Amino acid sequence: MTDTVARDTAKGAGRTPLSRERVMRAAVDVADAEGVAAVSMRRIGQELGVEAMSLYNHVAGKEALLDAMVDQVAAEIMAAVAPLDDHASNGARSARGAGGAGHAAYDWRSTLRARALAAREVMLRHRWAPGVLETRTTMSLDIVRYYDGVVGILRAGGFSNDLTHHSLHALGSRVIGFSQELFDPGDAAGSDTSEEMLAAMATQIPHLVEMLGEVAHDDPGSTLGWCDDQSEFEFGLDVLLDGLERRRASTVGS
Amino acid sequence: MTDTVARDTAKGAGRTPLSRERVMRAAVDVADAEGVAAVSMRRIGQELGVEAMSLYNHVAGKEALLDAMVDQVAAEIMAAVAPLDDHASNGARSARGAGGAGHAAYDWRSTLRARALAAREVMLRHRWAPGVLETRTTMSLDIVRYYDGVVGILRAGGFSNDLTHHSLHALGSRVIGFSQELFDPGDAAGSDTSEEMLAAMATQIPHLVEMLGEVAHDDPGSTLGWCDDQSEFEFGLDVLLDGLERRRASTVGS
DNA sequence: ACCTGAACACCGTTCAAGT
DNA sequence: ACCTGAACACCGTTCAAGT
Repeated sequence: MTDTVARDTAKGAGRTPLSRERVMRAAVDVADAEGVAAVSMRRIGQELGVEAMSLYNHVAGKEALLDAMVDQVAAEIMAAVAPLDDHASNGARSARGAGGAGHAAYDWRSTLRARALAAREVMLRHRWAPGVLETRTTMSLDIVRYYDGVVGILRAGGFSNDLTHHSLHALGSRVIGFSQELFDPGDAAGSDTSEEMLAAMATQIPHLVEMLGEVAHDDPGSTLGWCDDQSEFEFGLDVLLDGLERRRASTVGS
Repeated sequence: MTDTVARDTAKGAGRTPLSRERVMRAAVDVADAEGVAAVSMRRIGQELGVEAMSLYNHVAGKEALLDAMVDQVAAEIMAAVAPLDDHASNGARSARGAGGAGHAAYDWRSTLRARALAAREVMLRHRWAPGVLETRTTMSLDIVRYYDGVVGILRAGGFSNDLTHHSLHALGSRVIGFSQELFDPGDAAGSDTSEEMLAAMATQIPHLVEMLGEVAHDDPGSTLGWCDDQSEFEFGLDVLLDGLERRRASTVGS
């Protein structure tokens, strides 16, 4: 499909010029469609009708390209959360300015929850992003700004800086829309949830088998891969938010 | 140091024979010392005084080798937690056998907490393990058995199977000793936490700068990289355990 | 200023050949 | 049965050469 553009090689007549922007966008598209493993310099070059070596005129190398891809996702997240709480950061200042102990009738939980869910929607469009994010040695400015907003929300909600700090660690990646799905019980059971298979595993993993059996029984329509990632994400987020609210409430005035 | 062993090439006289066990152990050692990136078939072969292709007689390929490495870590975790709660899984059965609604005076929180911290100690010896774990398509049996034990502890503590299921998702990787450290505020600030630098960043990330400033001020000895990973891990774990206990308590008898 | 071709030093893996 | 050497199809990256 890029043939018509790539036909004219060096003249630059009808050809869209290469740019950092175009390189990054092609890489994101490939990663979205086929995973990060498919992102190689040669492949991205091919996608743009150009030799791999040409990319080096616009990005310093593979690592810089991955950095740019993360920046793109971070920008999308910032754009998604911007309309949700543009008053929150100001709220933090006025609440503290009012005299220290005051925690306004500001619904930090709902604000933070909405922010996390909005970020999650962006992450779901770029499932490679969490994995790549972890490998970055230097953090995207927009990611830092995202967390700055989280701090602003917590502070506006009456959290001390110390409790805010602990809260960032406790929430971890959940506050930016994903959690490491190390364990999906569906995978544990394999795709075979037949009675015989469950019985065979019962000696090795009796508690899991019983749990799976009961949950599957209560919701028969979803015996296979029945974990609703979205609602499980929300459950975990709410458990954390509840626990943090209790700690915040027990520190007011101290 | 392997020279003396590797000198005799084909006779097998004084030479330790290659085995799946030795291959795996060499790979784990290299990963512990230099990271997973250093684990290549050629490198592991070299480590064992053998050509890379010889490894294929004992492991199916690179992916199978990574599987074996994860299995090793999982086995270490199982060994570490085995002495902590060998009565717990039985406890689950008797509590349920007693008549359904009964939740014994069984300290599930302390049991689960100790389990997570013991697993964490193993993970800290193999910092590459979490990352590799995520890339596995099929889960190690010992990992599944670990989670089976977690289910046993929760059931013994009075959790319904449904709440147990949600709890697994909520705890995520924390219950097996690590949490995705996406965000370390120390990294955000960079290694330069000088007054001038903080001032320059204050416009971009005002809330973070203020938080960092205050936390650093309260604990001046640790201005740089002052996040205590261990206690932050424990804080997050406790927030979750508290929230889950509240939910468990509110469902007894229902 | 931007793009290219050839080359270098790496990968994982296959396969026929050795012993 | 186990190990090897050469080869294949990939990587990221450098560099001199083209226009």
